[in-house]
Amino acid sequence: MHSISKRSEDIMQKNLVIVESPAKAKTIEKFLGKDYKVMSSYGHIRDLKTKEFSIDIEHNYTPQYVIPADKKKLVAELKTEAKSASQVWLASDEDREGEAISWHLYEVLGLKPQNTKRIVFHEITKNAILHAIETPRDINIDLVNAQQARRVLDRIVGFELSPILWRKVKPALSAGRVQSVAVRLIVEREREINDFVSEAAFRVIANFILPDGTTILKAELNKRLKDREEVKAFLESCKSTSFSIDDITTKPVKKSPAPPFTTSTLQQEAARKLGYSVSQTMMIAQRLYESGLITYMRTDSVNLSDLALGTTKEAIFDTYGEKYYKFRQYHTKSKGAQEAHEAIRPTYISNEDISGTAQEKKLYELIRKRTIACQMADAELERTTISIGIGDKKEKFVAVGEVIAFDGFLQVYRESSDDEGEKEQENGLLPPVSLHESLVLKDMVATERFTQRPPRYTEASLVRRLEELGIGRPSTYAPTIQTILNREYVVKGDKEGTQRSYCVISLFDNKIKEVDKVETVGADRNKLMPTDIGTVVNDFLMEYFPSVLDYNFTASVEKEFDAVADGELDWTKAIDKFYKMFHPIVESTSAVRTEHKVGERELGIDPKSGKPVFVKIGRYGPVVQIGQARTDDKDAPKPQFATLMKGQSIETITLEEALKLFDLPRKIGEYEGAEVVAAVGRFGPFIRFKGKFVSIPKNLNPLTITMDESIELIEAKRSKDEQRFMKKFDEEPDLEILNGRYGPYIAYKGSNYRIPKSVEHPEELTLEECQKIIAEAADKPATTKRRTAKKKS
DNA sequence: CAGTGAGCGAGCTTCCGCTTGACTT
Repeated sequence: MHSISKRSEDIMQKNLVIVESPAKAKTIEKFLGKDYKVMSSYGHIRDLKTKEFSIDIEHNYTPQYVIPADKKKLVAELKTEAKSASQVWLASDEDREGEAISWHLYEVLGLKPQNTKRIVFHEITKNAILHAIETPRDINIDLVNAQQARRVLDRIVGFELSPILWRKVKPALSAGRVQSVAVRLIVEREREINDFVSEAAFRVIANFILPDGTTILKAELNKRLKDREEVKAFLESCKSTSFSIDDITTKPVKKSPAPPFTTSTLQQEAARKLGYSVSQTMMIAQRLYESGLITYMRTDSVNLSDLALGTTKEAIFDTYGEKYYKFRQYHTKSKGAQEAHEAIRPTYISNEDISGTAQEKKLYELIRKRTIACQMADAELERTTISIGIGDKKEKFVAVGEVIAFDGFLQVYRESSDDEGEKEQENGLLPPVSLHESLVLKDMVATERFTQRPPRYTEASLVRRLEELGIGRPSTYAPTIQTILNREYVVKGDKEGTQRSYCVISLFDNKIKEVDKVETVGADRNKLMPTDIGTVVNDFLMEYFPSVLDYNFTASVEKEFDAVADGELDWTKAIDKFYKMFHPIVESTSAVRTEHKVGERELGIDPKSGKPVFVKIGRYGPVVQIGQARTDDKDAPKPQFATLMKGQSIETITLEEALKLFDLPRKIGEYEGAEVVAAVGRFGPFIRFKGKFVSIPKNLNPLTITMDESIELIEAKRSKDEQRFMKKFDEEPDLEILNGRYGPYIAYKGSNYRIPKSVEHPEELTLEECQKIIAEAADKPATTKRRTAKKKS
């Protein structure tokens, strides 16, 4: 009996379904039952070679596809399963990438038209999948070709531009349709900030006493005053004038909830509300997805499935009542109709609490609240504006108050905004007043305020901008940021503010007082700022390849690809048109023999040697150079170099600052009979003493550090090093127990071994116990050695 | 890991979008 059912299973299992993601495969397999085996392709299974151009320009841009090494095993497995299946269902996503994945599978697995079907579904429910199986179609080669065009164009741009940068700027740099625009945004924003001139004006706020003698009404003048004279004249005139309520208006205001999350809005809100980086958010979301708690996290769709709409409605009815519910359908704005997925939402909205890390819980809660709120009623507010007349002057004081009449979705979720700086005034409830009532002035304060410079980008606000421009995809936002950071085009960091004085003029007790105060402005935390390399590369690309750096470049090639996808245009023709424009510029740019390097700037003449001083991007970053290298005189001395320090820029450094750098390495003095020298190296400023290196912290400068400060650093490093050694064995000098960044470990012959958590007192381990740990670790592949070796190569 | 760098030389670096591991000195 058992063997019969087993055999019937083998025979019945004749359907192979291939999807993109393994988590999806698991879910679908449950719906389809035993007749279907569901496997995952893990994204693309074939691509252009990674190290070669792989496009045959001469033969109509034929791409040369290969199966990457890490996909060989998977492809072999898929092939075996496909062979034994009588029907193969290609169920990758319904967008161009998904269609291309199906096509590659078809080609690579050697599938036959008669037993291959292409299906798509928009939500992972049993009904949707069964419906998909009933309505299969063929692979849409037009969509595939649109993807190939996109792939080939990106390869051409990336692999033709990058080598130019290696020659003209610095090795191992890169350029591309997406990353280069991301850098451009950041470089241009920094220039706007540098060029920004703030304008000052006085904001006047008054406190009035109502006729009851106690209640205070705070109001702001409806106009800003331009200078001290005007303020003083105004305050003076207020000494002997009357104030009365001129007008009271109340009007209803409605607020609507934000649409459900897409990748980019989730990244923005998680950054604002939870402080997560873009990649952190994606990693946490990935875990939630794999645990079956949320829908797919890489999406640009705001669509919700009928099932989700229904269960969300139920949840709102149950928890908040019917009047808090409002049916809303959101539509994805971006054309391209690549709605392969849903918005990001909980798989089961009734699931309020989840198990997981604190981070996972917080992100889940955020997603759940946003999903619920998006199906809730508008909030209804009442905005009251009280206008206060000043004698017979034209100006008025205005007080604005807001009262929530019905909270609606606000009960659950309120979207944050990026606006920093002056906090939005909390418009609370205003005291009751009546028209024409006269008021007594308590005090009046005019504060000098300045217009704000544009804000630097955060990771999340950069993603938002890229999405607005239609550049990049949900799956690439986080990696793109990583790339421009890795290339050192931009850094994520803090900027100290500058001190600015401002003036406060007040009227109190019929006396006018003027006070000057100081505030810190322009300080920034965790913002994206361009480096010299980023700026130089951007300026170079903007000069020679403005079309590729154009904010509309992606949008305009995307239009061509749309025509390909609609079957109206041959994809190779679209590429040919681009290539014939682009490649000649590549050729001519490569041929240009620039006398000096890109971005080089002459600062002046070195008074000591009489030689010219330059700043430029060297092989390892920004440097100052004294003297020309290329001279006819073979015996001429070589130029001298010095690395720029952190915070210095080749755009702004002065001749004096540049020459100062040649004071390094600098002998500070002697300590314990040995020289103490300060210098700057690959890893920043350091002190050298007795052959050892001690890093100089940020608050000190190698040019100015004193002997006392140096000794302090040396001693601090000494005691830290001593703590590092926990135990040594006389009989085995190669073996040491050390205390490292990640806790205690055993160092033995160049390799490190983790001490099991079960060991409570590592310093009490015996030599035998240590050797046992090493022997056990040796059974597993030695990771440490391999890692360091890899890094070096 | 640490004062690199103007050039005979060998070979390397690089794109964007799909998707998860296997790493955790």
